[in-house]
Parts: sequence; structure tokens; C-alpha cells
Amino acid sequence: MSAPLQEDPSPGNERSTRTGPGRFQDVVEAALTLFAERGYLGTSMKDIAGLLGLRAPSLYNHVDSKQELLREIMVRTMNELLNSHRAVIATSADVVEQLRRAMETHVIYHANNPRDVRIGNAEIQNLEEPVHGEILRMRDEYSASWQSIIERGVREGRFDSPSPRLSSFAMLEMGIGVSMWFRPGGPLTVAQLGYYYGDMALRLVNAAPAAVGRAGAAMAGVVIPAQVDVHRS
Amino acid sequence: MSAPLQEDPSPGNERSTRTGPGRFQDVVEAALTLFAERGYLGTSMKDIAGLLGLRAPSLYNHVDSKQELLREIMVRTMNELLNSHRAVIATSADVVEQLRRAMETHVIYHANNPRDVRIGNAEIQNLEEPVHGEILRMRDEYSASWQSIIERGVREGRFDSPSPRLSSFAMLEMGIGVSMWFRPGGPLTVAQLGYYYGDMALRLVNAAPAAVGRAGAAMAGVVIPAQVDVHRS
DNA sequence: CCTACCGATCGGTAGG
DNA sequence: CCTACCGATCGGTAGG
Repeated sequence: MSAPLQEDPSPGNERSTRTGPGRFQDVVEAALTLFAERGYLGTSMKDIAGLLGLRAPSLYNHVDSKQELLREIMVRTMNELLNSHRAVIATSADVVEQLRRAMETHVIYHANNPRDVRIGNAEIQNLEEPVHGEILRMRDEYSASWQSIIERGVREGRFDSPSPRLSSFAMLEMGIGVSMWFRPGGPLTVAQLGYYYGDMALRLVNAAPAAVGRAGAAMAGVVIPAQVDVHRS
Repeated sequence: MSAPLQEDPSPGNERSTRTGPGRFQDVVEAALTLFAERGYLGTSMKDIAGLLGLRAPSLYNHVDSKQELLREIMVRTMNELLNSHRAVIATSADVVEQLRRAMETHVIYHANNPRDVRIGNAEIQNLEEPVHGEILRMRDEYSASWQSIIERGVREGRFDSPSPRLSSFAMLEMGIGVSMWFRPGGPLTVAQLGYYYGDMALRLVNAAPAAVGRAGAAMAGVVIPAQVDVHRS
């Protein structure tokens, strides 16, 4: 997603030409849009080529197969999400702050990358092995990290949850939902969105600071981690 | 979903034979399983026929088109969800109780109908007009009802929410997620699941009764509405 | 980067 | 309920 537009100029890169509209990342970008809109099976190589002003067979100068495009999108997305998550929970030892920041990062990522996230959640069954299994393992790791944060908070007496597993599922899921309706330029900024959802996460485990105030409440002290970039195409 | 297995014997029903494995509802049932597993575009009429021990062309004695199967599933599912919701919020005038019961019903429906719900959320873009628009309108109505419950709770001073819209989205979404992981026969009953999620909904708007206790807490007073049937195939 | 083309599969129809 | 078959489209290759 955030890869530079110019291709790696090293001579070992034999998959892409150096110029023109058909470079690998451009094909991925077109696939990202179309897979998200119509689904993997609902998108043909002809469609992707059309978005780039090409004929379908020309894509195979840059891409091994349609499956490779799905693989690239899913692996990259899950890596970005996991890395952002790991980085942000390392910024505090306080479990309340960890949960709040994890939710902010989670929601901001989903708001900024709706196409990737939609594909990631809708097309798992169309991903072939071994990547299919790898993605499932990464999702498990992500989910397990959330659960362990909540479990630790309960152990430390900071959280109240009848089931850390259910609490973590609820938090993850409500954040994923953001990718389905959030549009930049609306009444809410991405940062505000993150703040509200961070607050909701704390409420879910009864760790919320008293009341949060009305919509538009000041957001002093909110830290948007640097790892989460806010651009989108 | 809950239609009786014997077909309507009225002579006006010209779409289905009265006996045999290929009646309309059986085809829908097979489509339900396969659409949920592989997606609408990933499922062929041959696949559906195979599950019924038939050849693909035989299906057209019972079904107009593949699209009709998707239409039937999506309309029926959304109608059931909306009707359950309307019925359950009519059982109490207290806004806290309405929200709790709405969440219980929402979650129980999603736990009991994972296939329908998965299709309903994944295949909207494969639904043709005018049904596509009708489904979107029903979803809007459902979502709006949740938001108005929260708005009223805030007005009455029972709820605290910086954004009823965001709160309702979060609640809806965390309930939908249940359909992705809940399996009957696990450590949790459907009724317990509904109770926990009802509790989480109240927490999200700071209306939770103090603390809820540990996992396995007593569930005295939980009302599972009769409209929500608990069978699944 | 293109045209021409491959075998496979699709939803659906004809006709019995 | 079947076999035989239709035109369309698919992902991908050959060859330049």
C-alpha cells in the first residue's frame, strides 16, 4: 500500500519493467480496488487490465497469476496490521493504555485501508495453501494478543470481563466494521474515530474514565502512533 | 429457514413437485450451505445439484435462476431479523431493557443462522435490482432503529454515548461477528452468549448494572424471545 | 505490449 | 429428471 511508486531498480527484479503503467505495484493497486468492489471471483484479469488501459494478457508480464495478486494483498495487509499492533502495545506497560492504543491503531488501520481489509475478510476461502494457513495463523496471533491484554487487565484488577475471549472478539469486530462505513471527509476525522473506539474498548471492560463527555469532546492526550500512516488512495 | 419440510400442496404452486429431493426449499437449503462456504460466484449450479444428487439442469424445474436462490436467502434472512427485532423491542417500554433484549435477539439470530448471515453480509454486491435496493433499505431501517434506541436512552438520561451512531454501529458489528466463530456444542450456550452480549451493549453506553460477575454468572431474568427459533441444520 | 488462441467451466435451454 | 448442447467468459499461453 505505502510502497514507493518507483520500482526497485535492482537488476535481480525480473518481474517488472521499470516504467509504464503496468508495473507490479500498479497491478496490485488496480486489483485492490476491483477485488474490494466486486470480489476476487467477480473480478477478471480483463477488468484489472482495463483499469490500467491494457489487455489482459499483458498483465502476465508483471504478475504470475491472479492468485498472486490476492496473496500479495492479504499478506501485506496482515503484516501491516500485526506490525502496527506489536509496535503500539510496546509503547506502554500500562494495560489500560495498551488496550486503548491497540483499539486506536486497529480502528485507524481499518478506516485508512478499507479495500485491503474488506478483501482480507471476504476472500480467505479463495486463498490457496500455503498462504491460506499462514494468514489464519497471523489472525490467530492477532486475536490472541488482544485476549491476553484483557486477561492481564483482569488479573491486575484494572478490567472487569466475564469472558476476555468474548470481550476481545467484540472489540476486534466492532473495529473491523469501521471499514464498511467510514469515509474520510465526513463529520469525523480518523483521529476522532480512534479516540471514540478506544473509549468504547475501555467501556467494554469497565475501565472507562468516568464519563467521556459529549460528541466533539476534547481529545487532549490522544496519541496516534507514528506507525499508522493516514494516507489512502 | 424454518419453513416446514413438506411443500405447500396448493395447486397454484407450479414451481415445485410435491415429493423428491429437488423441491424449492431443498435447493435453497443446499445453496445456503454452499454459498456460505464458497461464496455465490464460487458456487456453481452443478455444485448445488451435486449436493442433492442431481444434475445441474434438473434444478431449473424448481428454480428460475441462480440469482433467485440468492434473492430468496437474502430477503428471508433480513425479514426474519427485522421482524424479530421489531417484536422484541415492543416487549418493553424501558429503553435499557429494550437495548439489552435487542442485543440478545441480534446475537442469538447471528449465532443460529451463521450461513444466512454470512451470505447476507458478503454477497450484497451480487444481488441484482430491485432486490439489492430493498435489502439496503431494510438494513438502513434496522440500523436506524438501533440508533434511535440509543438516542432515546441518552435523552432520558439512561445512557451516556458521545455518538449514538457510532455506538449503534459498534453494537451491530460485534453481534455480526458472532456468526463467524460461534459453534453450538462449545463451552457457551446460545442463551449465555446473548446474555453476555446484552451486557456488553449496556456497558458500551455506560448503562451496565455495576459489575456482571465472573464467567458462568447466573442468568436469572434473561428472556429469550419466542420469535427467535434456535434450530440450525 | 499486442493478437490469436487454448481447454475448461459457467448459467441456462431444448427436447424428451 | 435426464442427455445433449448453446454462447459467453474465464485464466492463462504462444509467439512475436
